[in-house]
Amino acid sequence: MTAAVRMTKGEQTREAILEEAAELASLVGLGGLTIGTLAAATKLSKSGLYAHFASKEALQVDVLQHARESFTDRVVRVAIKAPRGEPRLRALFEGWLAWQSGAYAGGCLFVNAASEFDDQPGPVRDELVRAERDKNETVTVVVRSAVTEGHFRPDVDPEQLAYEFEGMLLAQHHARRLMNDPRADERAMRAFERLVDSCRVAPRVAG
Amino acid sequence: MTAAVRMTKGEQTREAILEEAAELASLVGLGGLTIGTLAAATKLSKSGLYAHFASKEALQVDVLQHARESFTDRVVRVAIKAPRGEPRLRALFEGWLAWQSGAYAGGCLFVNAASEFDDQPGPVRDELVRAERDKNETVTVVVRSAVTEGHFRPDVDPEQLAYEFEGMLLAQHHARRLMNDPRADERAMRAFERLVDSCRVAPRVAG
DNA sequence: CACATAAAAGCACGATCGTTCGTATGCCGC
DNA sequence: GCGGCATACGAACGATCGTGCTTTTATGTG
Repeated sequence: MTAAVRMTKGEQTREAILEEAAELASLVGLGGLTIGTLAAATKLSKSGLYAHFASKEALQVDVLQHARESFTDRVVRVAIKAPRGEPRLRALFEGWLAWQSGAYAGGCLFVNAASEFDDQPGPVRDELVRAERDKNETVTVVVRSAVTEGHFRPDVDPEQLAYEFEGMLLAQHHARRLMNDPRADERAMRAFERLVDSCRVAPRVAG
Repeated sequence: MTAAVRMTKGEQTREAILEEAAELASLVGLGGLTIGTLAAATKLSKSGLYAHFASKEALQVDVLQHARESFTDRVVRVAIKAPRGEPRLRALFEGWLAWQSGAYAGGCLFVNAASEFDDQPGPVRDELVRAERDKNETVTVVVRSAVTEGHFRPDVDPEQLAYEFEGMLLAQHHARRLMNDPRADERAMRAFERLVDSCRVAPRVAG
């Protein structure tokens, strides 16, 4: 709902291009994205499409930013409505899982792009790192609030938890997309429950 | 040490090509691999190199098989020397971490290829699925033996554990390669210890 | 050493890549 | 409705893509 009500024609098509580009990139990767196929998918001429961007690299960065806004709108802004602490962390996890499965046909754009560009320095990689750092920061903050709310033990390491949180998301993406595991979501939820359980106050015998 | 002692010249160069191709593919992805750059890297002509393979797709499959053998030699065959059960699982995890960090300059080839080809049906994807299923099977078997050895509780779900095992490896790869997190390995080990700990016999108060 | 065969190179092909430029078409305020 | 400007198109560029040929160069055996 952050979309401007009034949009010039160019902005409209630009937005449509980015949406289609994100969809396509989720399938063939950000690097596998080509102007030609994207032009065909949007029913534009190569040059007509290209005029909206400074270069292919700039297009790739714009696609990432577009997807990032979409993620913030559809996952973070929704999860934040849940009560602080553990419920919010759970909402974030579930929303995230749903987004990875449903937002784009080819799975999470960031997961795909991450392994593609982790060895290719440049603005694309930089934007990717920025986005990931931002997402990681969000998780860390929510975990921290779960500690201050008294849901989690005070000795819980928020950054370590955010790390494992990311791992569970990656595992679900992997199991679902490559292995076609129908129980990927169920497995992810069980992993999440186990993780949360081990963070709750006094769940174990004192050492 | 499974390498044949006697190798014809063609087999030697073929092997050298595959080794270089794996290295290159870990950097730019299996899809980003091109005959031209690979020929330059191996100091061969495009056609001279190409003669060793039926097609680019066949080359990609061969690269995956080559990397898979390397993985089996350097990780599985080493871990299997550790005592059955938990020690072997630990050896597998540590060896796997080391392999992901050190085997190829661009990180684990399979991780990179997985997200690239999970939406592109064909022999490459098939080989990838085969390799992943094989690795997953290995972990499952080791976990199961940890149960029968009495290290883990009998109600531990080996497949669920293998799933989370994979997640921790993916998280380490992500943290190390994209985020340049110097504590990636430490984090991975902590996650592993927590996971193993939650599987040991009677670690918790009875419900 | 000569000869058969294996291995690598040279060259060329059609296609597609990212990118540029000049031109035509659409939209919108006057 | 006309003029001006934003938007899209067509054609073309040099480069590189994967992939075939034919020819040259190494290799190893008798």
